[in-house]
Amino acid sequence: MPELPEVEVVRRGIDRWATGRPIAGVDVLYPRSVRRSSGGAAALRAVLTGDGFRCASRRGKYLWLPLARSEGAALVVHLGMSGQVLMQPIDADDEKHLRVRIRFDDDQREMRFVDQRTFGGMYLDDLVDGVPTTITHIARDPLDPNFDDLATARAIRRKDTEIKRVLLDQSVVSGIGNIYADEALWRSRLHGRRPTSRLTNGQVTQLLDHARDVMTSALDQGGTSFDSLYVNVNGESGYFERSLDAYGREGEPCRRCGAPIRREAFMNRSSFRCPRCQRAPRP
DNA sequence: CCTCATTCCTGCGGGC
DNA sequence: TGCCCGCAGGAATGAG
Repeated sequence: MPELPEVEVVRRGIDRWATGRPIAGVDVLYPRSVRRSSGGAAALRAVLTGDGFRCASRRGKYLWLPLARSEGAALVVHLGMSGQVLMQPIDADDEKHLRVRIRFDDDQREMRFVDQRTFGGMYLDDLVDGVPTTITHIARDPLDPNFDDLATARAIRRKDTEIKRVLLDQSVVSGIGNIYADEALWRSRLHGRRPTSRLTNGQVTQLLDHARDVMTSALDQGGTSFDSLYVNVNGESGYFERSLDAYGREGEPCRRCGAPIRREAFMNRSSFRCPRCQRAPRP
């Protein structure tokens, strides 16, 4: 699943292959994928055609491509559960789940938005202070140079809920999904159901540090397997097979203490934790 | 204001 | 062999 590291890999790929190229046209093959764009496919096509992208930005799991000629406007891209942005040769067969195609004036690769489960999408938005209006409620992510560890830790402790819920709340700290939340909690030896209000600032800042570390490692590995020809956001990179300590390891030994990793239902999804290193809070 | 369950969507794999 | 069902989950939405 695309979380922050996967989205950042995509951002870099787009930056390298799509920035500065005049747009020849846009084909929306599946309107649902542009449902958040006002005016729909027609308006999207009208605005993008003849324009071009400036350097791509990212906050958490969102990325956006400011337009070169439409001052203050940007194309926002969210990958959802299964979205990919591919830079493909123009004569390559269409992918089964190709949703949007952006063609350029040259005959180099075109940009394709591919999304099986259609939770993702792309849409036009206005920038306010460089940030799309629809994502102003999204907090900075731990890889943002302006991310404030202490302020975020305090915001987390003010919440009246469990720690894993807050890690997944993009308005408090962004970029973390189910996988990296479990990884950060494992590294911190914290159970996801621990009440935030009973954690110390030290525990929470350390947890944020671990979230940053695990996402940085994932990004490094995603970066090495990422080869220049296309941007891939499939969570099944080498990173996922080798380096996860908790997520998806049900029944396998904890790499710290050997106890079998346990899987539990949480928030309509699965959580993975070590039953010995990450003790459940008293009820 | 705050928290939390529900909803969207489709391919895959297990069970029968 | 094939059908059904549960599961995967990011985030908008509305209920309470």
